Amino acid sequence: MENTGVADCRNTAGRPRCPGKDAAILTSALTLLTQQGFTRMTLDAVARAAGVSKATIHLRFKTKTELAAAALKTLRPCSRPPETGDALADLVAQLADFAATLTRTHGMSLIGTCLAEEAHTPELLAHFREHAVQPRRTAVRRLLERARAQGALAPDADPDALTSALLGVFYADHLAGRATDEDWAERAAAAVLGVRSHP
Amino acid sequence: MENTGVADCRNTAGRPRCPGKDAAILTSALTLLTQQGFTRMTLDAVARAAGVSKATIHLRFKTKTELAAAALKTLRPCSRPPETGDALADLVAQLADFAATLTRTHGMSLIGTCLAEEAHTPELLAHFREHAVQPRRTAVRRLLERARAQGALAPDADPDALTSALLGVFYADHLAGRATDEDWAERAAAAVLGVRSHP
Amino acid sequence: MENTGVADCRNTAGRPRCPGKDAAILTSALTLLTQQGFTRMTLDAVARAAGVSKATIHLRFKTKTELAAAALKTLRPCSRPPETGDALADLVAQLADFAATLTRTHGMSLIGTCLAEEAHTPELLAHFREHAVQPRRTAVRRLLERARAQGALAPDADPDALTSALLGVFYADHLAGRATDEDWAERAAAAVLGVRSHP
Amino acid sequence: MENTGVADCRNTAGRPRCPGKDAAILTSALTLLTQQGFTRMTLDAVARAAGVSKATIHLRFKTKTELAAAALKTLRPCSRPPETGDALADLVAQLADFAATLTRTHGMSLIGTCLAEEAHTPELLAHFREHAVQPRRTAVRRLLERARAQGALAPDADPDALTSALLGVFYADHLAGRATDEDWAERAAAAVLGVRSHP
DNA sequence: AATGAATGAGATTTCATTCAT
DNA sequence: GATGAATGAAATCTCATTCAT
Repeated sequence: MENTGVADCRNTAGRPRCPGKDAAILTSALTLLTQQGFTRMTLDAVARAAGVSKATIHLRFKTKTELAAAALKTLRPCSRPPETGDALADLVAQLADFAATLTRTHGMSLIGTCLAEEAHTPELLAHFREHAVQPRRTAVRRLLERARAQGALAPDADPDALTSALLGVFYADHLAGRATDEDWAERAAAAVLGVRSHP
Repeated sequence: MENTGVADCRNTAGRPRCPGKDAAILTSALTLLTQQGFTRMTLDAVARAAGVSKATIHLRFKTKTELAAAALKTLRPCSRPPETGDALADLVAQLADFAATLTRTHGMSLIGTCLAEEAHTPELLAHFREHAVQPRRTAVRRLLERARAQGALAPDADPDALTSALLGVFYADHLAGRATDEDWAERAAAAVLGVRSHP
Repeated sequence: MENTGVADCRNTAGRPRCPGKDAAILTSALTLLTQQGFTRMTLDAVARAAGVSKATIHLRFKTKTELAAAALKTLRPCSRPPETGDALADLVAQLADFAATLTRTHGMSLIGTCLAEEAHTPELLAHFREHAVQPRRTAVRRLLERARAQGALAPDADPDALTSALLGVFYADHLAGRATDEDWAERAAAAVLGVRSHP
Repeated sequence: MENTGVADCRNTAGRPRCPGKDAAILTSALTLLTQQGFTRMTLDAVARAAGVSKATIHLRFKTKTELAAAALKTLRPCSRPPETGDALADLVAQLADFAATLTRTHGMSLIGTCLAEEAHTPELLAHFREHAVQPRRTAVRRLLERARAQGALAPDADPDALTSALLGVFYADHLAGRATDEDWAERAAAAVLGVRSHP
């Protein structure tokens, strides 16, 4: 039987860690980091939300910064919507998932925190990039490449640049106060990929 | 014209306010707001940078929030690069100015602050929208409309959506850690407006 | 009219410092430093004893260490008992004053603090040396030199070494749990200066 | 012989204590007590230095104070330098050993801790007195008595007072920042016992 | 108006001690 | 017995705001 991860690495000595406390702390931290930002997130609040004492947090994370960074590492890569074979349709589904996730999790707020703290705490943006931004970009880019292979995009289209354009529509719309609901994904795809997708 | 802000609500009676101080305070506040974020920006630091006492700041702005909001109102609408008549070329110039401004002023950091504080202090994002985002969008949209009139864009192109796409490339690139220097504007325009701009 | 010190250095601007607060803080700090030692002395306790808020202390002293050092600087050089012309008698009086001062002010406790903190906070011992040890030594040495000039001590007696011996008796006696009251000074002088003082 | 301490109060039933740990804990505690003082010495640091867990310490010593007291009890009485028959020469050797020991073990720092904690934890000074001060005084006094018997000291010399004077020179010199190296012992003896020792 | 003083309400971090294997 | 986990109670320092000239 193979070692399947964290749950197995139990030392025999000492009082065992109260199970679930790790998760409770990280979840609470991520929630508060999102809702309040890094500086407003207090360890008191995290402890209260997680149902542990502050010292228990410090047992796991030497500093508040470490805690925040660890919380960001728990961001799961984007769910992969089922693929239909029609790359453009799949792309729109992926964009819709992107928008729904950002909306549901108040992602723009978390992005704001990472950007605002970049000067003081660059780890935040770094982890967010690695665990949230890059996986999403990879998924989008793969679909763009597939679409190009299917002839739905010009052969010289730059998948990375188009990825920025597609995802960027959301950021720009949010910043401008424009609606990002329902058929946002379709509108974004239409605008960026143009009439070529609806011949 | 209506009274639009705290700085105007002065009594005409009594000793007049030292005139240069308003500007010094707002400039210092905007700088620190950008560099440190809202929560890290301390009134002590603003006072020091402006060469005034903390109490002098409170004389003009009842709270720290009011100060930050007022500082954001001083954001000047984007400079308008000279226009050549070639709408697409002017558009690229406008985008280049956009990127240069954001880079020079650490605008992404300020954007982060406004997004991160949205829950607690929605005024920040509101003012940023009004004074920075909308003017820029208007300039870009006007050029897109002109390009469409010149036949350089499809007649059914949606200027607002394309504006989001063009500006959004910058946000997405920054967030992904992609380069946004030199010929960023040209690459963004090429990606979003496609081969249509280089027939 | 001449400037006579601290009390005159009032800036015209700003709220004037609450008089007596400086002294209250330093007095409380010195007392607590003596009674509790440096690490046990809390700023809360100092604030309470001085009747000010903690922040008021921090306004004057950036750190706890600075406060403790400043408190030690307020140690007044030893009182100079009146001199009779009989150098040996004056010396005994000086030693009696030394013992009385140490006893009354719990000086051994304060000495302990300075010694115990030497590794972490050498300023404490440095200030204690300058403001308490050296003045006392100077007074004792001067009397020893006078006694030597009067022929009451051998011409080759080393005043500095004898100063250490005389004052050291107190330290050693305290450390050994021996009595240091009433006629301690006479006994110490007799032991160190020997029969030579009572021919 | 009577039971003299905590470390002995073990149950004979149950798993026997790991034997080397007592010594490791006490040694580490004494070192840290000396280097950091009582309040700065943390049980975490003692546990780390001793290679045991904090709980293991509490198993032997109910409180931090008990641990510190027990550590002081392990102080060994002074080494007895070989005696030559010349009591004054032996005395100088004894003083040299005293100075060397205090210097090597940072004894003044430990003395400071005991003095500083006297109000809160009088056990510390009590144990230090019993295990370090008194043995040394006894050794010195014995040599002084021998010297007196040999005619090298005045018949009415008070050995206890002279002991305080001799050892006190070290305390006073250290407190004054005077050198206590190399020939300190000879200088101290010369100052206190006078030219009589070098006829 | 302008300023320096003063403060109450935290925020992060530390630590001796107790608990559960 | 030994250990790592858990915690309550501080302690230092910070900061937006108010006060007294």
